[in-house]
Amino acid sequence: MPELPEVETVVRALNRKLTGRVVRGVRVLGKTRVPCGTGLSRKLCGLPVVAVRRRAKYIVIECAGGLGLLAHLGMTGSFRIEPMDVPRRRHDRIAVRLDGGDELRYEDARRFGFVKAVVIPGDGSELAELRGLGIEPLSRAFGAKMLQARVGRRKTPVKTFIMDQGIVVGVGNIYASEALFASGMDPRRPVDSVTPDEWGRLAREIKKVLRRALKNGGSTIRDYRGVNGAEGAFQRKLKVYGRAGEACRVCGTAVASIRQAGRSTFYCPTCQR
DNA sequence: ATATTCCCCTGGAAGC
DNA sequence: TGCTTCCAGGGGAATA
Repeated sequence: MPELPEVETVVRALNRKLTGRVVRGVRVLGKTRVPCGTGLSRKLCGLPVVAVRRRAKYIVIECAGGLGLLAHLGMTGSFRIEPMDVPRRRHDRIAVRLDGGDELRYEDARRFGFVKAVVIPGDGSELAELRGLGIEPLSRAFGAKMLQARVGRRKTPVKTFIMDQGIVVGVGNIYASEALFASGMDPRRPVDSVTPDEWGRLAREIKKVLRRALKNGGSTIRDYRGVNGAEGAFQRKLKVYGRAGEACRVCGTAVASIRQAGRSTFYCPTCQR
């Protein structure tokens, strides 16, 4: 899916465009993996959006009164805000009518994502749906110490480990490969062989690549779109992801592609050890 | 407990 | 051209 930089880009745009707007109705247009919850979504009528925020790769649209919408973009999800008279698209799944005649439209061809009405706990605690998620990689607390502490008895390859949303959130297939390349670390390395120094470098490079991608509006490889169709620009700066067989930008060795836990991993066999 | 595989679904690209 | 096969950035459940 869209990973942290892409989701954060969407969240910032939604926060800018939706805060203060009043929800006039939620319409379910097509089936989604997670049901929208029509009973609860009806209660959103008349409530203004207070803020839009991100946790991991989830989007929380908070309305007044402790209600809101929880969304995940899955692989192909995207949002548009359009006047009602602009025709909807084939794969629009949810439409949120807004004051002023606009509609927030959630489009998702592959239906791996969802938009769901939720109750937001008043005591500041996490949504039930978001419990068990790992640490935010751009937070101060993310670093070598906590990564190493989470290794336990695991021997899993380091690439799989940093994509585990229970350990650290927001790192998906693209940025896992990119961060490992920047760290000079072989993605197949078992986590119990990684030294404290190496964890430190990896944590720094994860932060760095996510920040740079965010600054560039994320990566549009295939399906990702920002709000109202904007494309990211970071795909042009990727060092290894999607470059199998092409020359490493540092040493010229052909970029290798392997499969780990059912997903493709890209790395430079010379630069990464 | 840990690690991999499968599966949800659709569309686009590549292969024949 | 047209049909088939493969592949895709997520995540959760099922399986060894």
